[in-house]
Amino acid sequence: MSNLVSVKFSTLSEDIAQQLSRAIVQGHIPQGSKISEAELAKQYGVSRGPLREAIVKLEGLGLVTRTANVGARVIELNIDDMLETFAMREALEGMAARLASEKMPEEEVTRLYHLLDEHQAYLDANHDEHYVQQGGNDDFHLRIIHASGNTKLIRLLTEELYAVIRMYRHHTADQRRDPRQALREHRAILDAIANHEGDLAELLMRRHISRASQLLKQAMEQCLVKP
Amino acid sequence: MSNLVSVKFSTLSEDIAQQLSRAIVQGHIPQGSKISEAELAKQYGVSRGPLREAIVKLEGLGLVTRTANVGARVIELNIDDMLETFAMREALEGMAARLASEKMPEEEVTRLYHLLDEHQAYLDANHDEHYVQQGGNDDFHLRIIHASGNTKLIRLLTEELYAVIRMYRHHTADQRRDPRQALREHRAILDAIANHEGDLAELLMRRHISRASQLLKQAMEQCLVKP
DNA sequence: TCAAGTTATATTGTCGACAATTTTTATTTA
DNA sequence: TAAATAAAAATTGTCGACAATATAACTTGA
Repeated sequence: MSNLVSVKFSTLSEDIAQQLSRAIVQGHIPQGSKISEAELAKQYGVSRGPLREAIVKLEGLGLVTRTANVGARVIELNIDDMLETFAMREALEGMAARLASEKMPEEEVTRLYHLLDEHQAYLDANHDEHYVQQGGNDDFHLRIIHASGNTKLIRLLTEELYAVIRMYRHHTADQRRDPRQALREHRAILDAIANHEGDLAELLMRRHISRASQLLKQAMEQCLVKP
Repeated sequence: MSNLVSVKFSTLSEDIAQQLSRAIVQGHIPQGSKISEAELAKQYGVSRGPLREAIVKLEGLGLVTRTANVGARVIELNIDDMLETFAMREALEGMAARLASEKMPEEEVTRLYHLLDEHQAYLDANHDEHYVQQGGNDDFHLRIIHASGNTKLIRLLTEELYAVIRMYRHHTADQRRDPRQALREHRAILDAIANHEGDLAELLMRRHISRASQLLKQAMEQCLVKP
């Protein structure tokens, strides 16, 4: 069962880490399941060395937990951890919005308004259907994060936090959110950024994420009825 | 040249990672220097396997940068990166202070007031000398971070960010800060937490860190005159 | 003398095998 | 039968050796 296209990285370890990350985020490797080094090594056709390096990286990304002499397990999603992650996201993306208000160039602001217009058109055409996961809702947030210009902040949010955030989304299918409400909030945030109102942009972004967190919490409470 | 006490962890890799981390933060391994796997392996008396794992972990902590087929280098401290790190710290510790306002138990508030009293007494007795690095100024911040109750936030701040923050302090000896001013700010923050004023606690903590950032920036500008 | 190309050296990446530890299975005993 | 103990199997941790790549040293030609 070869896993999708194996985009050749310069080193096996990076390649494996990338593939494993996707497999976990998309649920191909289920939550809480054990990561067997021997098994995965055979499956990916590599030795245990690079595989172990990949696992150590995944541990750094917070996708697996490792205990000495026992091995690695995929993290288990639960509401409390999700709320913790979103609290961090609220703080960090709020800061990103503030910084973006100072640094985002005019052209990018214009492009983002266009992006929101496209979202609007999509909703009008598809009877308020959610946009497709990838590149839709996320895109707006990622663009603002990048506009912050803070490379460490960008790395942490896009490479670490968003991995587990996407994982939550994948595992609670529909987050039952009103897309038009989200779009309105996006527009308000962008307005604040366009006007260089850092305080307001941060406030609005934090509220926006806080609301998303509450909605995701409700969705999880309904979805994950404990067996 | 064996490096301090080698506290035996359950696995060599963890042990080495810990020792390397300390060596880098304390400057025993200088900034920008290359990490030679063979050399370090011989020095610590282990094989290259566990050492590589340790290096991968350090990369995750942001203490070294790795490039494929070339190796790892200790990060180089500069003002821009420091400002980026402190911007993240501002956002995250601000959130920690807010959460602490809701969750910190009464007894811990009392203990923290005692801690500040001790700091005050220390300053009175030692003619405004800075407290010793370890456990002094940091302690207050760490206690608030822990009081947030957000385990992910705690891990990120204490294990990742504070590693490089301590590195900055180590490499710019004296940060030329008025300790009494810092103490006053600490007290104001604690007051807000004691009164469960989350908004205020966050605001004060962010200002406090922002000021520290500015001062450290000035110190670095004087210290690091480019050759 | 300098530049480009070539060889040699050193360093990292990968592999398979062995040691140490944990988990499972089997056995014994109350 | 159940708990405790002991043996066996499986899994992780560690090691040394080889392959692939990058860096250094050297040669050659203009």
